[in-house]
Amino acid sequence: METRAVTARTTPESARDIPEATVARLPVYLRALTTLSEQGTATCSSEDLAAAAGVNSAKLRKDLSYLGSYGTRGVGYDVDYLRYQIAREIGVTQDWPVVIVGIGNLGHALANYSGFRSRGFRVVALLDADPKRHDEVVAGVDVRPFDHLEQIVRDHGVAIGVIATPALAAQDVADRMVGCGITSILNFAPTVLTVPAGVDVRKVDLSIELQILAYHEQRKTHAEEPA
Amino acid sequence: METRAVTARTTPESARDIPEATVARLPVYLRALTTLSEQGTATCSSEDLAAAAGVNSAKLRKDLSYLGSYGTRGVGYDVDYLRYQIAREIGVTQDWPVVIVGIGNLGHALANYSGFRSRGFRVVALLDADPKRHDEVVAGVDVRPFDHLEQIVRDHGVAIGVIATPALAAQDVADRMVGCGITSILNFAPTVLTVPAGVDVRKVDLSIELQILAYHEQRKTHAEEPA
DNA sequence: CTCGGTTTGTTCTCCCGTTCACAAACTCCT
DNA sequence: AGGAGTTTGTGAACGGGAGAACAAACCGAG
Repeated sequence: METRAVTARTTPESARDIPEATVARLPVYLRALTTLSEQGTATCSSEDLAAAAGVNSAKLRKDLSYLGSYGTRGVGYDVDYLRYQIAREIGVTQDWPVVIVGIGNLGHALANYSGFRSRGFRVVALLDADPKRHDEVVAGVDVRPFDHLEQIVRDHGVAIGVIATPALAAQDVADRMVGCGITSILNFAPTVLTVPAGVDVRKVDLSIELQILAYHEQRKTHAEEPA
Repeated sequence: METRAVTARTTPESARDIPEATVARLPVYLRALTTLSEQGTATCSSEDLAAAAGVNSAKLRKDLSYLGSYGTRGVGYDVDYLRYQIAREIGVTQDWPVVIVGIGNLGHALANYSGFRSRGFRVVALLDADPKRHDEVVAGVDVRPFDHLEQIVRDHGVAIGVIATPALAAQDVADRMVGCGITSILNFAPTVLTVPAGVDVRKVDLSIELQILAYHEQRKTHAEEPA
């Protein structure tokens, strides 16, 4: 990460100062715009888009202002134009080759997930350590031995890896991924990964989400009793 | 010690005022403590536990302080004792019946996910609108028609529902869930759900996580060029 | 061309969360 | 028993994000 706060930012159209919270919402806006576009909507106000994305309209406008001035006062936003601008900013206008390691139930689901392909993410390989899986074909891609990782990453220029293995294997897989040049990892294994600086890790934990719901649920039902 | 509960939210006096960010981390601590316990560790310092959970030790101590004073100065925390306290606070010491709607690839993965059962979440029913799936048995539970939702929720006292359907069906499913008394929903469908106040919705979106990684990845490779 | 209505982009303020730093409290060793 | 060394719990500073509010900018009617 660039820690030096360079004040001479003479790049007007590429304001590289987007807060992390905004980055996390841009894909939501992108999806809402796609839905609007498919419904035939040509332009929309920040109020409309905010409603479709499930956020506050002031927050939406501030988020978009980090990208530039893509709206028209008194009118709103051109749906397709804004959609392209957000897609370009996120980077989903280019092609992102992805490898998925661990073809269990979750790996199957990920390999078949259409939401990846439609946003520029192309699954170039499915890897699994278990030889019994190596004759399977999932979502049109055949499962290959985990040892092929280095060659596949080199051949396809893979920068993003997805870990869908059991928890015990995850750190080893991450180490191998980092070792052959992968710099972004999406981790579905329920474990904390240790990676060197410069490598991004995002974690999706299915049971944690349920536990958060359980906490609030417990307080709801408990609130009625006087203890 | 006594947190000044000046801001009287909708929670009565017995419920403590745990920040949302802390609640989201408690399951992580819980898992780290379970791992430590399985490794035979009896006590640990906040530094140890923070390392295992991947957070700052000061943050960890502050988080735990919201629950109470469960550590011993100069010594650390008793692993099993702290683990129980956190589990009780989250609510995973009790049994949570759960229904899963939508038995596609993701629904299969969720039904088979061992991380649910081991934390008190019991899948009491798998529902799907497609009659062709109704003779399947997934993870020891047979798939039933979606119309059975009301009866199942009533019979088992279900409070938590999981939506793993396509985006188009998600809002209808959510409405039906809310209608029969479910007050917590975990949504895997890529759409924004509208629910009445008092119902909690948490969203897990697989492609959004990848897009966030892509954004940062794009900036990494772009940073080398002087533009 | 001008004026009223509309909507964006931005500023300002408040609040939540993170982090630092340190006193309080406990153990162990002599 | 007392002091040295550790570690927790917490007050306080700090940074970032959320939301309200408003000026600037645009369109269309007359």
